Amino acid sequence: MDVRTVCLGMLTDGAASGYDLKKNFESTFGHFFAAGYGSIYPALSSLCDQGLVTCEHIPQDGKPDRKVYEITSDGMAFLLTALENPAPCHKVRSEFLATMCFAHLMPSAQIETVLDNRIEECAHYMKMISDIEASCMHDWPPGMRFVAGFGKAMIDAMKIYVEENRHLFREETHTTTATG
Amino acid sequence: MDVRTVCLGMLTDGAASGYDLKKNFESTFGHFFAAGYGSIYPALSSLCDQGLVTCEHIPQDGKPDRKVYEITSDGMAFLLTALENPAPCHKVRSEFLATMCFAHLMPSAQIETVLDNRIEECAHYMKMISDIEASCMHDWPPGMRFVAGFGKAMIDAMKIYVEENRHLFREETHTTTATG
DNA sequence: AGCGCCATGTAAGTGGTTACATGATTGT
DNA sequence: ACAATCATGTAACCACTTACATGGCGCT
Repeated sequence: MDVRTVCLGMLTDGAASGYDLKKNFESTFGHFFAAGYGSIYPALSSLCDQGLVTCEHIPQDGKPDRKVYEITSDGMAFLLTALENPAPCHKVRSEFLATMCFAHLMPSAQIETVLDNRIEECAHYMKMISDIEASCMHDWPPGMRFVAGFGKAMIDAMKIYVEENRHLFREETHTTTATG
Repeated sequence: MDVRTVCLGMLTDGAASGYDLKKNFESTFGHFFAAGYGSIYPALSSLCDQGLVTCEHIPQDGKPDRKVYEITSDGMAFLLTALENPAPCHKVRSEFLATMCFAHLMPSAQIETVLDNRIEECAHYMKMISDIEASCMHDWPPGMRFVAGFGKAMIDAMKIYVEENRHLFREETHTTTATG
């Protein structure tokens, strides 16, 4: 599933412009599926070329035409097929964990900073999801509620793990070396 | 931080071939930093060109020369600089969550399958990390232990969340609609 | 006077994936 | 016999990122 398919999915919730979808990507989808204008606009053009969406040009003064996209029945069929993947992936790419693997090469102040910043980012995402949840929860389908809760659960687990295990990087003194 | 830097980091643990590093990527680093031969071999060549690693050609019969790479002091300096990033990212790209966002468009049997497969993959990763942990824990620096524990904590949180919230996709009957 | 929001897009670059190409040895 | 392990690499491709290009409106 690529940005195109996710855009298509978002359009099932109603017609929208690329700009609108970007806000969606920043808020609701931000923590698990990032996308910038550089992928959204070309995605919408390509969907339009293939007849999976239609595009209405709404003139505005002083601004470029607002282009409002709407999903077609072909688009809906395409989306439904894409959703048939029985084992969609969930990938993590973590420079944070890669860095921590080599923590023994770093000064401890540096390690502490990295850990502090990670906790801070957890707080940031947590607030983000809670805000969105508070404002949209009522009109969300169960899937969206599941996804928001998922995000919160994972961020919470991350924060707690980091807080409870950062001590591993301090006293390397008198560990009983225990293997198990 | 890219594959090159991670390869360089792995070489601080001792000289190794591209093939050796791949096994490392599959096991220990697999759940948060994937890489295939197509990125590892070019990465090692480029590191060699820049003098960040040296390469020893060890002839073998019936097989291509085994090329064993070793980190240089320049390489070490480069790595240390790369590790100075105070806020290394931790990115998630989840087709799973994207799919769940549109669950209301899917037949419920399909949703169940996706959820079952996710739980299965959790079990797979959990086993993988536990196995590696069991065999290497003793000679691991604290960072590696932190990372393995992190992986387990996250996978556990994921599995529990999915199990405890999949009911959201069943009875849509008589929810009291409560917002908060 | 300056920032942020609205609103669109392109072009070049990056970084990684997938498929291909080769081939002996060892285990079942 | 057949599969897996060992062992290397390239070339084409893909998807996304970053930087650039444009510009009025409304708020402070």
